[in-house]
Amino acid sequence: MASLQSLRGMADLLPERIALWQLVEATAREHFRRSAITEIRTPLLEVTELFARGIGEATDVVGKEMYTFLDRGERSCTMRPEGTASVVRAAIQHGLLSQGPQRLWYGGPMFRYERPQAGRLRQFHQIGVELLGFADASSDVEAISVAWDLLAELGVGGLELQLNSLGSSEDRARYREVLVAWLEQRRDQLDTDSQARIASNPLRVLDSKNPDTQNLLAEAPSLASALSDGSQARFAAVQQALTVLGIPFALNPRLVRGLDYYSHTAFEITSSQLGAQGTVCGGGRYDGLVPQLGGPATPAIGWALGMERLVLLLSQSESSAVAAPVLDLYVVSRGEAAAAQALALARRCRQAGLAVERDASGAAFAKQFKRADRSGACWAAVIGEQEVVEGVVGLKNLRAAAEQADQRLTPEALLEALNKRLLGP
RNA sequence: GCGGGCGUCGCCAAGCGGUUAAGGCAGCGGCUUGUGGUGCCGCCAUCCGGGGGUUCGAAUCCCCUCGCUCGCCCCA
Repeated sequence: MASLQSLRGMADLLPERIALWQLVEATAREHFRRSAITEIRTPLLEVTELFARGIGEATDVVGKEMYTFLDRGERSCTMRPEGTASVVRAAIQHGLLSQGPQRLWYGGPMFRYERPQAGRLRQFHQIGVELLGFADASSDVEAISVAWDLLAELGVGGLELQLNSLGSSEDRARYREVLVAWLEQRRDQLDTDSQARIASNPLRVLDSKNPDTQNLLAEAPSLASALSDGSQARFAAVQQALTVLGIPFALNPRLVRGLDYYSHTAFEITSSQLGAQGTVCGGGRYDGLVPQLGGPATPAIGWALGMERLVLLLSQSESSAVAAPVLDLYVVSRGEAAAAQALALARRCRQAGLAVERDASGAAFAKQFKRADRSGACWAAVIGEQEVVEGVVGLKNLRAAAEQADQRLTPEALLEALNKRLLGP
């Protein structure tokens, strides 16, 4: 096979699918504007250590899924596998955190070397929000609300908000000891993955998919029972506020983030219509991350949603019919002199704000009109040899229900006529 | 990293050991020497993801490989 192909898991986004993406992006942008959340853009490439420290060596993402390489200066670089670490790094690096709380959003491609699957690619796209410097339970709810409402605004149905609390870092440390001790006593009854996690990431054992392990775990001490009074009160406040806002949720004790800097609220928004990868949006509180990356103690909460999965859901629902781009004018011409005038006319109309396509084929008029019709344009401008001689342009309504006499106008008059009809009130 | 399914024209899709590799859509040209949406005519894979093998003979059988896809793991 001589032809070149894109890399595995790296998808092209073709013109016919772009409208939906742009709709999502535009909706998100406007939604964030109204929510007083501003955009931040960070590099796709970072030093590897950022993710090793920011996500955790024990995670699959860092351990076996990163695109990491040495650059020409022998530095270990990594294509970002997620957005949070970079945003926090940028906030620390530029002193944003000393200027007060930050309400930030980002979007763009992320890279993870995984086996592609439904709703999963190696280069995939996320939109995420990070609220840095917000400690109160109400900010957890605001973050969730921004995500939930964005999805609702986009018309995604059938979503479920799953919620859990991981407690404070002290709660977690205490629980971790209890859990590890309990697991150690039953080590031989666990699946091999879970055995390995006792040391590396014990909380993740709770999330094991192995049915036998899950049966065993039914007896295990629960994280909820290990929460301090303060943590429980905080979790109750989150639930209360969600209820007040009318955002439905389901408690999911198995929703776990294994790393130490996660705390309190963890949530996911899932859909059953996505196949195996059901999570559209995931997030939680990460009060420990900023200090972990060398910044000042800063409470924070954030989330990320997967664009591919979102678009998948959107294209499944019929309500999301996206209008094709509208062309105002299609310019048809025949002959060299006419082509030159067509070019000038197209430019002039574009400068005036019209969307104009010019047929450059020089083919028979019949062909050009066929294309004009298929282009979806409302009007066709015709320039042939006679028009060149007379200094006029033919104007034809392509969408007229009844037959309508074609007009012959000067370019100025044509522009005026179109302006009146297309851009007028 | 591990399993299952699949790979014939840009898209859809016949074919199931011997065909000049159907057909539809899209595209291109024409019918109409300057006027569209319908119709009609013509063109559009010496080749069946790639490589090797079996056979007188393969797109059709076997092996390897690449890719796509679904699932596991993990995650958005």
